[in-house]
Amino acid sequence: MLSLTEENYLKAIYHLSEGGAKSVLTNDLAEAMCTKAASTTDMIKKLSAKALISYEKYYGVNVSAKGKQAALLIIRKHRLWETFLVQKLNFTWDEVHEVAEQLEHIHSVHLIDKLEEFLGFPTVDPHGDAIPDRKGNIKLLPQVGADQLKVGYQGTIIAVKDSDSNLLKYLDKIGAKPGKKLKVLAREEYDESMEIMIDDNKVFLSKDVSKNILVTA
Amino acid sequence: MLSLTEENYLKAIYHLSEGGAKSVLTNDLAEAMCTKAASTTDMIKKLSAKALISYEKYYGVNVSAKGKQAALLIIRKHRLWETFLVQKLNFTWDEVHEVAEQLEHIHSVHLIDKLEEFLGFPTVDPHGDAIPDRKGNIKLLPQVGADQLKVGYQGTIIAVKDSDSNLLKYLDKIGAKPGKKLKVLAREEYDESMEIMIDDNKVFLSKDVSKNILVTA
DNA sequence: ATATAATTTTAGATTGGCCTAAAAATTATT
DNA sequence: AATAATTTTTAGGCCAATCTAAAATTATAT
Repeated sequence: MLSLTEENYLKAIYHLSEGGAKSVLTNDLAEAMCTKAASTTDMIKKLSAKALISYEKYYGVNVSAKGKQAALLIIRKHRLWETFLVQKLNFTWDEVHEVAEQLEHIHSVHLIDKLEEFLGFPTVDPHGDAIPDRKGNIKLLPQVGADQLKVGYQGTIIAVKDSDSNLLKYLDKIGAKPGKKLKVLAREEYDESMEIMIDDNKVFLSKDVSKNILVTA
Repeated sequence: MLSLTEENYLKAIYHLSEGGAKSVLTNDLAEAMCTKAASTTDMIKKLSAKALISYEKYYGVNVSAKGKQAALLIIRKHRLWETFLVQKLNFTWDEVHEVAEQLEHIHSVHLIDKLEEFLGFPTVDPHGDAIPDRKGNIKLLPQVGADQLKVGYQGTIIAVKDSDSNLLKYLDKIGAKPGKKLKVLAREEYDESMEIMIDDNKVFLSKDVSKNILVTA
C-alpha cells in the first residue's frame, strides 16, 4: 500500500513523463511537488525500491509498467471524483481540482467501481481527459496543444489542463470547453500568440493560455 | 487545521465520553485507538494545548465546547458520507464504516454542504444516528440500550452501534434496523440475555448484541 | 497503614517526510 | 581540456506519531 505522499510523487512523475514517454529529472519533480531536490531524491529511492520507477543516479527516473498502472489507477479515481463533483454536486469547473486531489487517495476499489457505475461509466472527466478503466487502461486520443496549430486549422477541443483554477475560469469565460469547435484565424510568430474563432467569437490567446488547450490532432 | 490523527483521537474521545458527558481515561482511549498508553498521553497533551480537551494528569480528559464542536463536524461528515454510500452507491449496511472513516477527513466545507443538499438534507444516517448540522448542532433523542429493557417493553429501534461489520450483518439478518418495532418477551438475569419479538419473529439476543441496539427510552 | 497492583507519565528510540549545507557528478564555457 | 556553473546526491537534523522500558502516581488489599 502506498502512502499518500508516495501516491502524489508517483502521479507527478507520471504526468511529467507524459505518460511514461520521457525521463523525469529530480529538480523538475521537486518543483512540481513544491519540495526541495534533497527530499525528492529520498522519495525517488523509495519508489525505486518498490519497483514503481527505475532510477539511474544523476539521470532522472522512468516509470515502470507497475508504476504506470498504479499512477493510472490514482488518476482514474481523481477523474471519477471530478466527474462526480461537477455532475452530481454542481461544483463549477474550477472548484473541483483541490477536493479531487484529496478524494483520489481514498483506498477502496469497491468504492470507485460503485462510483463509476453511479456516474454511468463516463469515459472523460469534466476537463475532457480520458478516465482509465478499472485495470488502469486508458484510451489516449491523438491530441496537440493549441499553441502548435497553424493558421486556418479547424478542430475540436478535447481537453484542457486543469492545474490552475484561474486559467479554468478564464477558459470558461471564453467558452473553451471540451467538445467545442475552434478555428485559428491568425498567429503572431514573435510571441506565439494567436487569434481564434470559438462560438462565433474572436478570441486572442497568449501562448501561456493556448498551450493548455488540447485539440484533435 | 487538525491532522488526520488528531481528528481520529478527538472523535474517539467524544464517543468514549458519550458526547462530552463523562471523563475519558488514557488506557481506554489507547485501547480504542489501538495504540499504547504512552502514545495516547502524547496526543492528549497536544489536543489539550489546542484547547480541544481539558486534561488533568492521571485523571483523564474531558472535551471542551470547542472540541465537542470539532468532533461533531467530523461526525457530520462521517454520517453524510455513510448516507451517500448506502443511498446512492448501494453499499450494504456493513460495508460503509471503513470507507466513511477515510472520507470523513476530507477538508472542504463546501463539499459537505453540497453533499448534504444532494442527499436531500437527511437527519439520520443508515444506522439511525442523527446527523449534526453545519454548525455542529445535533438532536439527541432519548435512547437506551436494548440490554436495559424490562420484559414487556415495546419500543422502536432508533439506531445501532456501527463499530463491527459482523455485528451489522447479524442485525441485518434478524431485521434489527432503525425504525423497526421491538418487544421484550423474556430476559435471563444470569447472563443478561433476552428474547425479543421483531417482525413477528422471536429472536434470542446475548447481552453483547442487545447493548448495541438503541431504542426509544 | 503499608505493601502490592494497576494505571499513567516520562525518557529515549524509531520511522516517514521534510529541511539546510556540503560534497559529488554532470554539463557548459572559454 | 580545464575551469566554472548547474544539478544531484549525501550527511545530518527536525517534527509528528509511534514504540518500549522505566519511573511516578493512584488504587486496592490485606
